[in-house]
Amino acid sequence: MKRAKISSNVIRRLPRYLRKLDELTYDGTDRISSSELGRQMGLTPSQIRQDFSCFGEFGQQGYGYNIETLRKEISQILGMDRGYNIVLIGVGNLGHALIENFGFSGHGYNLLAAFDVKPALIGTQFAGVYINDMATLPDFLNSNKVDIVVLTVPRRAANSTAALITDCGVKAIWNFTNIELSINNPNVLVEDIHFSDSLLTLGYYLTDAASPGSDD
Amino acid sequence: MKRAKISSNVIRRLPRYLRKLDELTYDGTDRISSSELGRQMGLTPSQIRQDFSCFGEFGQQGYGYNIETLRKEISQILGMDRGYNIVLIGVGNLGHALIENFGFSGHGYNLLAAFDVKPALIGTQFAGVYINDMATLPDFLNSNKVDIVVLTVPRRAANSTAALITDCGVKAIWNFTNIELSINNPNVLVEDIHFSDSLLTLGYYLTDAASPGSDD
DNA sequence: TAGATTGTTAATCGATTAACAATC
DNA sequence: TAGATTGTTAATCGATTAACAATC
Repeated sequence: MKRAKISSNVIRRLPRYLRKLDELTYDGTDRISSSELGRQMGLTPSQIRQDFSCFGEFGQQGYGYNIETLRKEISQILGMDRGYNIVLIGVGNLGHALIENFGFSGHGYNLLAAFDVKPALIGTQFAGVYINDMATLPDFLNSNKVDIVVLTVPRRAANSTAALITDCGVKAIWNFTNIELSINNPNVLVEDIHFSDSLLTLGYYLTDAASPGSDD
Repeated sequence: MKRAKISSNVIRRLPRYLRKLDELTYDGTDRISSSELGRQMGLTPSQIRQDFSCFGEFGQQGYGYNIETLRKEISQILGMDRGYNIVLIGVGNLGHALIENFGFSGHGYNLLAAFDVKPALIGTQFAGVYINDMATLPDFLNSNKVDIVVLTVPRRAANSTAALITDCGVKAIWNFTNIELSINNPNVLVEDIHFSDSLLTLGYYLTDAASPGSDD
C-alpha cells in the first residue's frame, strides 16, 4: 500500500467520494467515469483521477470505475475495515445525540462505552451503550485497546480530560469542545469539529453576498 | 469595505483568529505581533499579515496589532454585528444540544424559534426558545426576516425541508443532515457539518500513523 | 476494430513564504 | 533616534487542470 505525503486536501475529499458512491449504489448505478462523477460532484475529471491515483489504479480505460470496487478501496484507505474502538466522554445532549444517531458501527467503528460524571447517568444506557463513571475511565483505557476518544465534555473540562486520556495512551481525539486542545504529545491526533467556525464562515458569505449589490 | 475574490482558505482562518484573540484577551494580553501570533497558532507571520491585508490595515509598524481592535475588525468582517436571525428545524438530541449549548447570541446571532413535527415537543421551550409546529413554519418565515436556518432534521426529511425553506426565501442553511442537499437556487448558501467526513479523516490519519512503522 | 476513458506527465494557476522599504 | 514590525511586492512552492499516449 503506497502511503506517502498525500495532501490533506486529497484526504478530505475521500469521505465525500465515499458518500457519493454510496448514493450511486443506492440508486442502482454500478459504474461511473471520472467525468460523470466530476459533473455530479462539482470537481474536474482530472482532479478525480489524480486523487485516486495517489493510492493505486482503480479504474479501467474505456470503462471508468466500478462503483463497488472503488468504494471498497476508499473505505480501506480510510481504515474503515480496521474495527477501531471508540469511547465517548461526556454524555450531555451532544454526546447523547452522537451515541443514538451518528451510526458508529455503520462506519466501521465500535463504540465500546460512554463516560460521564453525573450520577443520574451512570449505569444507564443509550442505544445499547453503557454510561460508566468517569472515575473508572483510566482503568477502562488501560484494559481495553481504545483507538479514538470522542470528546463531548463541557469546555472547562476539555484540557484536563484530554491530558487524562493521552496519559493513558489514547492516540486520537475527535474534539467537539470548540477549543484548541493543548496536548504536548505530538503523536496524538486531534480532529476538531468547531461548530462556531462553521457558522461564522456561513455568516461571512451571507454578509459578502449582501454587500456588492446594495450597501444597506 | 473592500470585498473581492478572497479565497476560502483565508475566510476559514478568520474564525480561528477570532478564537485566538478571545483567548489572548481572556489572558489579559492587549497587543501581539504577527510573529508571536504565528508562533502560537502554527502559522507563518507572512501568512497572517497577508490574511489581514485582504481586508485593510489593522496593525502598526513597530508595534503589532492591538487585540481589541483586531478582534472588532474581524468580527465585523464575519458579519457578527449584523444581528442575523436564525431558526432551527428539527429538535432531536442534536437540535436540542445546539439550542442549549451552542451560544448563538454569544456569536451575535438571534435564535428566534425552533420547529418540529413531534406533538410532545410543540409548545415547550428550551433555554427560552419555543418549539413550534412545523406546519406553521411557512407563515413564520414569511412574516419574519430569517437569515439562516439550522437544519437538524432526520436525513429523510432533509431535502424536502430544504426545498420548503428555500421556497420561502431563506438564503443560508447550516446543514447537519450529513447529506449533500440538492438545492436548485444558486443563491442559497449551504454550510455543511459532515460529522462522518470528519471522523473518517481522523480514521485515515490513524491508519496512516500505524502504517509506516510496523505493518501489523 | 473503434470509441471511450484511464493514469500520468506537463502546464497553469493560486496560495504560501520570503524579503524589504516604509514607518511607527 | 534606534529597534521593531508592518503592508506589500516578488519568489517559491504546491495543488489543480490540461493534454495525451496507453489500453480496455
